[in-house]
Amino acid sequence: MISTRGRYAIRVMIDLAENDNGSYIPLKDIAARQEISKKYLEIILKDMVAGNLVVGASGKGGGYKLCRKPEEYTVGEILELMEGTLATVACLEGRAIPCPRASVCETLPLWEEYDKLTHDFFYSKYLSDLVNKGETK
Amino acid sequence: MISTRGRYAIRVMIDLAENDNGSYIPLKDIAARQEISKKYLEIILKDMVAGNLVVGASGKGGGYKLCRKPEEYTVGEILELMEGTLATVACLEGRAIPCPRASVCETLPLWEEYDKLTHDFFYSKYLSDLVNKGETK
DNA sequence: TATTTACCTACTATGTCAATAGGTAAAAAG
DNA sequence: CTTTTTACCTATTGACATAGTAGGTAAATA
Repeated sequence: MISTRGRYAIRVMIDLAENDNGSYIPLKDIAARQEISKKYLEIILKDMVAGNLVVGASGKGGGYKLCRKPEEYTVGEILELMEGTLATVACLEGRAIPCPRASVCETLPLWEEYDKLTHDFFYSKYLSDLVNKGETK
Repeated sequence: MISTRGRYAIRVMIDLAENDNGSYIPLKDIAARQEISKKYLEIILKDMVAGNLVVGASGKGGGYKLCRKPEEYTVGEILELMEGTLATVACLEGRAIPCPRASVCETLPLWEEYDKLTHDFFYSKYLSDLVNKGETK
């Protein structure tokens, strides 16, 4: 199940794309528009800066902005960064200790197929596909 | 992320299908073959009985058996029963309080699309598709 | 120098996951 | 009718993740 970290991150990215005017957008404004706790978004944006999804600037006139064009972000990379993994089962989370039953597991092919479906789905969606999609009521 | 409850349940179902000889199969045997804690599987099997996936019989000669043919179970219904929901985001988990932002949410269509993909995938897979798929090494 | 902003560390309440522990009831075999 | 085998039941636990909150520091502009 995709958590708030991933979901909020995508909403922030859309918000930054739609309100882009060349300068930085303060977190306060994003939090107000998105109706999300500013303090919580702070943590999320910190990780987004660290993951090179956005750039932040301190001080008056500071805030955040995208560092690429919306069509240059895939939803998959945003989710993968924020959720830590896009894997749908623990067996497929690239880990140090692989499952010893993998070679005899009759369910593994099922999870691999679903995992590929998930990966392909999110990596074929771009941030630009999501902007101005709401408000149609 | 699909938890052990759902994954183990499917493995149990496959095990019951492959070792079906008309009589009941004791949990002890399933646990041994699947290398899963018997005590933990007990909880899972209890829920599977309650959800009418299998039937249980107490006493000597007792155990569990399928109550339908393998081609009459979808993976989706097994997972949905065991995981509680197949929803991929909290927003789509059929709840009492719907999200007040749903009508303006620009990410909702994305989650709906992924949710449908997931639902269709798992409901198009049958238990019979999974039996005797391992051991190919 | 004051204000605005990001950035940083720490804490916390709640819940879920994956079990474990120890018992009771039921059914068949002896 | 007693023993054995099995499912079934209630309760508890440790570890971890989620979704935040609280309060401070550093940076940049006016």
